[in-house]
Amino acid sequence: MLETKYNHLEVEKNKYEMWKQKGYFNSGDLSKKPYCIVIPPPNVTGKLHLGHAWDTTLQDILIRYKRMDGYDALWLPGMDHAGIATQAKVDKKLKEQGIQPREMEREDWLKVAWDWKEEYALNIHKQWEKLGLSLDYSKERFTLDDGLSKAVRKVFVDLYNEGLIYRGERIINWDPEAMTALSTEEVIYKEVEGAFYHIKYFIEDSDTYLEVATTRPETLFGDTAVAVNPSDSRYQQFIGKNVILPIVNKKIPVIADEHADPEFGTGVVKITPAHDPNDFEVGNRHQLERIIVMNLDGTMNENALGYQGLDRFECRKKVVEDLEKQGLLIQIEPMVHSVGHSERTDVMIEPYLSKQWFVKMRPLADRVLENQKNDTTKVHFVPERFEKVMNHWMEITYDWCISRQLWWGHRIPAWYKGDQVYVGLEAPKEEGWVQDPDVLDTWFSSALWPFSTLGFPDETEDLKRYYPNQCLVTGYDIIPFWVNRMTFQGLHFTGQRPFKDCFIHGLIRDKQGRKMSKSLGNGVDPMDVIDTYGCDALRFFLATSSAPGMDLRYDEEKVKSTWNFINKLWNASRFVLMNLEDFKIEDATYENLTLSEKWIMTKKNQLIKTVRKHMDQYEFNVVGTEIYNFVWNDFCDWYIELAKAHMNTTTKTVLRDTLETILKLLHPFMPYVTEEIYQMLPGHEESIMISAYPVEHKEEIYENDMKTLENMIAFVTKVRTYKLENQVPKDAKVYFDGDSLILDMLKIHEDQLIKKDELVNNYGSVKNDNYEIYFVFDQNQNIEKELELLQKEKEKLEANIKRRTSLLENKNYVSKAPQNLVDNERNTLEKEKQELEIVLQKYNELKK
RNA sequence: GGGCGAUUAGCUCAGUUGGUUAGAGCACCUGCCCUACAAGCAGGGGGUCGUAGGUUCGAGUCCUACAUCGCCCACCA
Repeated sequence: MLETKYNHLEVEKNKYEMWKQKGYFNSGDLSKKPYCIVIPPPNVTGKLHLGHAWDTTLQDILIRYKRMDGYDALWLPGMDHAGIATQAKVDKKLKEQGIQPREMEREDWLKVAWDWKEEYALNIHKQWEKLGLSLDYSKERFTLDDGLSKAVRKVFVDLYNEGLIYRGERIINWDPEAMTALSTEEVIYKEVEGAFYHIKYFIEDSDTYLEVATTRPETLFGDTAVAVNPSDSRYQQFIGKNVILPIVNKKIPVIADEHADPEFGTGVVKITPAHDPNDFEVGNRHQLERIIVMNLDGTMNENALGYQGLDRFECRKKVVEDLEKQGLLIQIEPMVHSVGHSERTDVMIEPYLSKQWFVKMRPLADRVLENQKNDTTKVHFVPERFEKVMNHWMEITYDWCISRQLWWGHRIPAWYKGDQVYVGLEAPKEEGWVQDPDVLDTWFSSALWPFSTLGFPDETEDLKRYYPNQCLVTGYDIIPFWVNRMTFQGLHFTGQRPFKDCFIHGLIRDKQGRKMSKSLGNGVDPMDVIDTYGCDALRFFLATSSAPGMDLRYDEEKVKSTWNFINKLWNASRFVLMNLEDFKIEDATYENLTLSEKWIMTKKNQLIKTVRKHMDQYEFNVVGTEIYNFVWNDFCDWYIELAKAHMNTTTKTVLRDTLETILKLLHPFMPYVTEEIYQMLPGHEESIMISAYPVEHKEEIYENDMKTLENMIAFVTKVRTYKLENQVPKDAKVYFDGDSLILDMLKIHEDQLIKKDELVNNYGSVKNDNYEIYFVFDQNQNIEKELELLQKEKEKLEANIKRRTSLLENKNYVSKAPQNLVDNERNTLEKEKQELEIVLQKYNELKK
């Protein structure tokens, strides 16, 4: 016997181990159609947050659904080495132990990092387990394992040989804290309160000067020209002359270049080719020298003369002070401008001239754009609008800087010997070759995830069977970093889209709508939620509380109300199981189905149909609402109540069937409680996890009977309202000659019933177009109130009749609207007229 | 500057291709411990769907403009 209250702690105990041991999570039944999702690999740096819980729940729902529905479902788990993030954390830990990480031998450092990885991988496994995720652990991968490393090298070498990877000196985004190059995607622009420093650059041998406005005076040591627009009449006479670079006191030319915008600032730009991407281009056009003025850690180098060794921001202050002293500073104009920050370390990015490896994006991106034009080859985004996000990125993307000055990652398969470069899968045999010390951007390996995890570059059975993946589930914030790159790499290396569908969800926010973050301290640990409300409640809440692609506010009250729903299900099950104690599955019979049984069976089959439809469209919020309403309103509020008055073997069969269907439909959302109850159901199979997903049975649909019962329900509700409003005593005598089912619904006992001729005075009645019921009670004190209520109802009906009449008099409406709609309106109008008759009649009676 | 999303009940959100009187949870009001469930049951109140136009027999839904909030991308010497 079930406890009276749902206890998630008891219910969720031990089931995961059982499922796992029985091998239910494993894929590979070749007799079935394949369905594959690869998990977005979490970083090995930390623990999973609510966003992960949401993301993985959605995937588990899909996988469990498809598995039950007869597919060979593979959900492939794995983790990401997360280059910068992990290295930063490992370094931090070492520093706390008083060890300078960069002074270690690379090999020794890597050992520490691998230990870290093992520890955190263990944590993540525990969390996956606690979330109830049906991952096929036999296929688990890690981005740095041998197979994936092989895939990475193969891809690098092939792209290099095709001319799509090259090494070059460019302005890249440098993170002085992590001391590595970054890609443009890893730079976050933030509004910063800075200033425009107006500086005098004197013309050589003259006492006139050009007023240069810059936000970055500390870079003036790298200035190799000053540019004005060729069309700018103010400065025509200075083009070709030299100016004296302040502090440095050397001559640099005044050049004419379109880059200088006459409308912006003073129209005079200092050109620092080694520290600004635009200036770099200007420098190329004018063959200017490139002078790097900073060290890799953001301090000034020897080119900054006396400022060498100062931090870049210190140097700025000092330079400004000195300019002021020398009378070269005209003004400091405060301004807000956006400045790039490192996504990881949050420090200001330094545009920096550096030799790095790049992926040539244009040809790869063009192929994606072409591919997206064809419905059978494209990635289908859900919701569709996110396709535009990817396509736009493909249109404007430029070359991807993939080398990182880190230790944690895939070492670049390039070797150098003097000026020679060798790129290959293995190191060259000869002596004297030195491998590039850098590693690849983490996303370079993530981009291969949908196929590298399945065995690529080898033509494995798994790759043939599970690629392209059916679906990828991730947040919209990851589209540029990951989805886009998987798409072009997948297309380039396999000739196919990496996944058929890409189901996008939003971000988790706190109750005030703020993004959850460590700095705000508003993060919620999913494991705490699970402890308090259970995994099932959390999962159902996450999956059903927002529309696809929308953000989700975490609201503990909603999780609580989900718990209540599960408790409701629990108690409904308790009722069913109590009544099934003497029931064996062999007894199941559908003989003499009552109206209510036909009704619930019809409702159930309609539910199956809509649930399947919305599951297939990833509309889990709709699925949730549908099941919730069916369970609570149809099954619990009506069918179970009706079953109480009429419990026979047929009823028990229907109760069992209906509960079984509910459990199965809910299983993908709440795996634990559904398994718990399922195991107690007569005729249950080995596990609900591997039982068949419900199928609609058209022969169980009884349209007319359903309508009849719904009519009764409407009548019963009307009667209940009447009784409450008119304070009809519970034991009032009743005259009714309609269906006894209605008396059951109203919980009216036989001994309350009287004959029609026993109705004398002081009785009230409720009537609709099908039924009328009479209550004998002293209603004198209520006459005023009743009259008032009748008056209200009368007004309401009259308004409706008026509206509907004029609608039906509208010839345009009658001729253009669909026929069934018009018929419906006519029928309703008729009904309303009858209702009004009844109301008027009663009103007049009472008035006497 | 370009793009996207949001604006619906006190709060948090649904609302599929336009189609009866716009829904849910929580909160609120009334009455109930009825042997599945008081974390429950039976009823009920509450919204001119951001604003202004337009298309249509019919608009929360489609079109145009605007407002407010949020996000993405680009630029910012």
